[in-house]
Amino acid sequence: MSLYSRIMRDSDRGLLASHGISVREFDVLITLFNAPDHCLRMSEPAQRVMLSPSGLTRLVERLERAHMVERQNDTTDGRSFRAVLTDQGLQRLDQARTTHNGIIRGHFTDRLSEEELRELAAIWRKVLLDEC
Amino acid sequence: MSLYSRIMRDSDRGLLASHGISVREFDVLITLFNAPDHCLRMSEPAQRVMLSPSGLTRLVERLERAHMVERQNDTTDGRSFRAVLTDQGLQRLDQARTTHNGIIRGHFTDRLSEEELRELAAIWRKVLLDEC
DNA sequence: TAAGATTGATAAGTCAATCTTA
DNA sequence: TAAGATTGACTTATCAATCTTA
Repeated sequence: MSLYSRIMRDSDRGLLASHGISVREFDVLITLFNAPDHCLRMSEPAQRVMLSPSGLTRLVERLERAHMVERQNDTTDGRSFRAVLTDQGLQRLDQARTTHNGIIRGHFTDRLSEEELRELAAIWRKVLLDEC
Repeated sequence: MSLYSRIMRDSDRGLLASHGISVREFDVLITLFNAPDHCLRMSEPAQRVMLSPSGLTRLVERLERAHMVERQNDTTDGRSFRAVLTDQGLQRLDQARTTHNGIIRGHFTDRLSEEELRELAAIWRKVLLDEC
């Protein structure tokens, strides 16, 4: 708990200081980036990011005000919306990724051997995939 | 980030549902439990728990209202207070630990081999200790 | 009626400013 | 003056209730 709290806090502070993006906003942007067409239904990233539906609504509102995301109607379901990463959002994300990669490198990559990194990756994958 | 978020969310919900304690409150209680005499200066657990000074003040206020912690004057420094785990706090913590252990077991212990658990422990220890 | 998403009320955290003692 | 701790203003999350469409 200490280790992960520290990494999340450092990521949050680093991203806020350099790019004005919280680590949760970063996580949603990354999730959009990895989605087909950089686009997801509102309810989908909530699962991955561990945010309640209302929490996601408000986070996307902020990203929309900051012109990083747009909300579009879902043509196949009138109840639903899609969040789409804008060009500006993509640029901000690219910059933020550099900062975030540096922080992760400082905590893990620089401190562990290649062997340990492989072990850690395998363990994370196993725990994560088992649960999905 | 996904894995960590999920474990913290599950711990938080599990502890709140069964014991009315958030995972951060649990973390502070554990920190007090591990301290000599179950007692720490206000500023000390903030470091470990990744909480701002004001955040810790408010969290300890809640624990005090719930009779799990008491605030005592520090005899050696008039500016400072000590948070002490009460008997009731110790009991609640003991119960909560059972719940928390179950959650951690569900995520890690049950899913990984003994070999993997040893590797993970070694990696965590290495990353944590390097940073202190 | 149920599902996707949002809104209002509330909880809990942060930063900046403040109070008290060293 | 600095350090330990707290308070006020604000941000961001949650839950429960609500609105709209399936």
